[in-house]
Amino acid sequence: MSDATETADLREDFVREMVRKDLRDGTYSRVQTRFPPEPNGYLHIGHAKAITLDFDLASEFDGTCNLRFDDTNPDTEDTAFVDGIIEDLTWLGFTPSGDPLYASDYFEQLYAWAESMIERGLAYVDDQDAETISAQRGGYGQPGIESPFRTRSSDENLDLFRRMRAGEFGEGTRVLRAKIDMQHENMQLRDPVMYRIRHEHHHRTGDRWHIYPTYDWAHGQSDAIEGVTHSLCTLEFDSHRALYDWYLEQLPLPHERPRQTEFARLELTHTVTSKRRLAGLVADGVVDGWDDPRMPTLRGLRRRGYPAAAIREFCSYIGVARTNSRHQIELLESFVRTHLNRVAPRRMAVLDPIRLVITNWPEGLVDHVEVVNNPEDPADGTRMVPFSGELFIERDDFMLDPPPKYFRLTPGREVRLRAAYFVTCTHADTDADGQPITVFATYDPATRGGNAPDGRKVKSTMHWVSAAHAVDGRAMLYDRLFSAEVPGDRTGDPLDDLNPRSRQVLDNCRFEPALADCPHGEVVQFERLGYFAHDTREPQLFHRTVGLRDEWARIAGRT
RNA sequence: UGGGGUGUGGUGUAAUUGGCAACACAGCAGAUUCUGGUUCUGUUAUUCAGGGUUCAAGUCCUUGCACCCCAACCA
Repeated sequence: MSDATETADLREDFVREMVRKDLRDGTYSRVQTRFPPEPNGYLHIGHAKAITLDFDLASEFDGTCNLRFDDTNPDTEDTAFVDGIIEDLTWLGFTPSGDPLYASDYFEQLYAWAESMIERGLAYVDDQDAETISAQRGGYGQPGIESPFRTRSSDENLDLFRRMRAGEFGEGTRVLRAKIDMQHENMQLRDPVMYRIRHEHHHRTGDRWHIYPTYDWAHGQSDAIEGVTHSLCTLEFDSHRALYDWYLEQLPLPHERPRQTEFARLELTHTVTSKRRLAGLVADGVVDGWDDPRMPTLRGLRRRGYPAAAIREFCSYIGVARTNSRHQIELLESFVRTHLNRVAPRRMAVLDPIRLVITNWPEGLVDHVEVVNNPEDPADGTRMVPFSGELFIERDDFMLDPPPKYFRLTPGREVRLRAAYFVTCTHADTDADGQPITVFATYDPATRGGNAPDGRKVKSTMHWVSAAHAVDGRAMLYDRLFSAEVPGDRTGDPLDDLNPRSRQVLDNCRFEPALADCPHGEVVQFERLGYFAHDTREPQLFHRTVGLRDEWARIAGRT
């Protein structure tokens, strides 16, 4: 479509370059990727980057991408998360090749391979506890110590391992370890644990198993079983790659050996993207839930009104590299604005109302003015909006004593009420503190529709609603959940950087009548205010997705 | 402390692989506008540091520095 899209398609990141080379030199004859979430939480914006990479890469090379739940740890996993992840992935707009797959479906194969490792003297049962094993692993630059159980016979190992499976031993009493090299400079290769004992209920295999494979023992093999060629993961797994390869080299694989490639995870300013931290925010009641509009989860962003397409465009735009970096949340927001500007219908809503009385308006008259739905999309047509002598306007659209460059309503000044009439402010009633309560103005009947026949101009056009026809409702204005660009940068704890005003609730909003028919979940633009998403449940509750660029706020902020 | 990874405007990402450092966001200035929105135009600002090879270095060599990851029976 546009030049930008074409350049984006031509852009070569290091992953695509690698895949192209693999195909050219015959290392692989096809491309298969996978997205492998652990079902212990919901998907967030960081996952969206990985998802976009995995799925786009596959489709660009006519390959496939499957969804695999990495459910090797029964402690924290749950089917609710499985369903939620599928739902979020679907919403984002990606369809896995085939049904969802589960690492737990490979437990039997993994077990058989483990026995074969034992038989070949490549794995042993260690009776030591976690602390001891950790201490013996040594440190960076420090030698490791071999476990006294490292030299057990295959027969004894096999017997013990089978009894571990049968559930004869308590949690933490024994593990199965790979016998590699306790002096290896890469800590991951100092006899890593392959199996641990857990008498925990697993969300899919129930109580059948008492031992569970670790990530390292399960992941590469799962890739291999499924026929994955390019296994993409984030940078922190870099040092695991040697182990990934080592395990695969020891086993008879049904397909060509997959290869792991790491890329930098997505970090955003003012945002945390760690399932642990997000789960903490939910558990501590800092937010209302995983779908709180302030959450960077896919369901939070959806409820907030972020279009899936904008998230996808953002993810492919930022590309993939190996540099640890933190993108400004403003960039994401600009994608959201650009998208919404094209598609969001415009509506008039007064969030903080003040009464405007037109003193020369004919008693009891109700006019209906025609308003354009979206100036960016003429096909969206127009609508009729009722206008009368008693209106609501935005409180900060009027000032008794305005600063320089204030273009809005003030005594003596004429402004345009959008698509209706020019009005000139005469005066205002104030309370004991001098705060305006009601604003009075006169209108010019000749300006109906919003233009003066004599060609005179006004500096400002304002939105309004007719008091008698307005629909009451609420709006929630969101600001960053964390005020610091890097939450936790100062103290180590992101909670120290929580923004106490991340949500502002406005209970006294007045909406134009058309908003009564707004479908739940739909995003509209409240003219001059921003984009707002109609809540999925509560009628007439609108969440501010993102504000408009606001030059007046910048000007006012400087003084 | 050993190993691995990464350094390009304020931020992030590119640079035909040794050939004029560009794109977006943010900023600033102006124009247009029935949204202080949109759109348009202009503009500010960049190769971590030192040394070397070369007609030519962001790219190659070398020395240093900074940051990130790894010593879970998490993923």
